[in-house]
Amino acid sequence: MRNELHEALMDLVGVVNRPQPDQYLLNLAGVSLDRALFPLLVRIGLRGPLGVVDLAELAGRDHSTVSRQVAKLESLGLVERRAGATDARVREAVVTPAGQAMVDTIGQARSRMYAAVLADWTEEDKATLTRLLRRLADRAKEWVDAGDPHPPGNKGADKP
Amino acid sequence: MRNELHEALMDLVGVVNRPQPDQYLLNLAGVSLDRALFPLLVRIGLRGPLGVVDLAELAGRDHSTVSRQVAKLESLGLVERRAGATDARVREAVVTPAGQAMVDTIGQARSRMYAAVLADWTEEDKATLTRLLRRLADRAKEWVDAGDPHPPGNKGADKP
DNA sequence: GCGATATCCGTGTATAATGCACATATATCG
DNA sequence: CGATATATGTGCATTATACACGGATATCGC
Repeated sequence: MRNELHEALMDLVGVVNRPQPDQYLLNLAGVSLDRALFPLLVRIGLRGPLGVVDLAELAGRDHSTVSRQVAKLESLGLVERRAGATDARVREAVVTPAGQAMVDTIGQARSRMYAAVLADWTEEDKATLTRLLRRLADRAKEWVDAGDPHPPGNKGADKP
Repeated sequence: MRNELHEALMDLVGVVNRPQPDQYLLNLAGVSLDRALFPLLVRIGLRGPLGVVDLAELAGRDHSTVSRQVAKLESLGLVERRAGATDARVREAVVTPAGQAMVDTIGQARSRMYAAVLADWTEEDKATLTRLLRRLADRAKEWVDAGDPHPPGNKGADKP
């Protein structure tokens, strides 16, 4: 039943979206960081240099929102801005050493969290879940991107 | 590598959290509903009568926020409030026929969306993903609940 | 090379969402 | 009955978010 897949996914998203996991990781890592800035810092650290628009795309927020939040991260000394190598329009964001250290610390805390949650899983199940989840994420992203090709003047759907 | 699981999960959550899927479903279902109200209505329709606190727990929001949003849903005629059967403090929210119709319509639209995304999957892979995702969601929820025991009442276990 | 168009970014502005503190009503326990 | 806990709702301030606009740069067609 496809409904079961959806319900499981919604339950999981619901848990992941709660403030507790983030807060727990931040506490465990011993750092203090605004919860809204948290996913942006991690993504910048993980996906290398990123422009505001790309980052907004990954985070699912408006670029203006991301622009302000990246500015906050910069003022905290966690990321730096620099001109793009091939495109002077983009101001790439990269993590500073301090930011990288925080990303690493959070990553270690996260590993412990995953280890606790998946303690009684077989290696095979973990590998299978990883594979299928990766595929689902890719397919879902393709689907969303296909449904929202870049129509310059028309961004959302028309709904009379 | 556990990091791959985390990355896949974050990518998937990122896509699911975008406005496009919700908006697509609403358009496909031909209904207009505030994006913030959408998950609440669906959960009320799915999980039967729910009080504000329980609903807030499921949605991961403050109870005051949920209280206001449920009031909106009520003013739209999509849910009704009624006294709890065994506890007069709770004012359970249940979907009205109109609300149920909307939930059903959205459910059908969602089925079509999943069918499109999973078009080239084998039945076995879909079943496996459903099973593992369900298990992960349950484990993650247990973990979160354990980490946030109700301090006075002491419902869950202690999780330092 | 040059203009037209598109993209990237940041800011001004308004709106919505959210959380906290507090108040009220009900339940539960001793 | 009194004391404590829980469910709900509201006043209030803060924050997040989106939309609209302008400036800077890139790219394309000629």
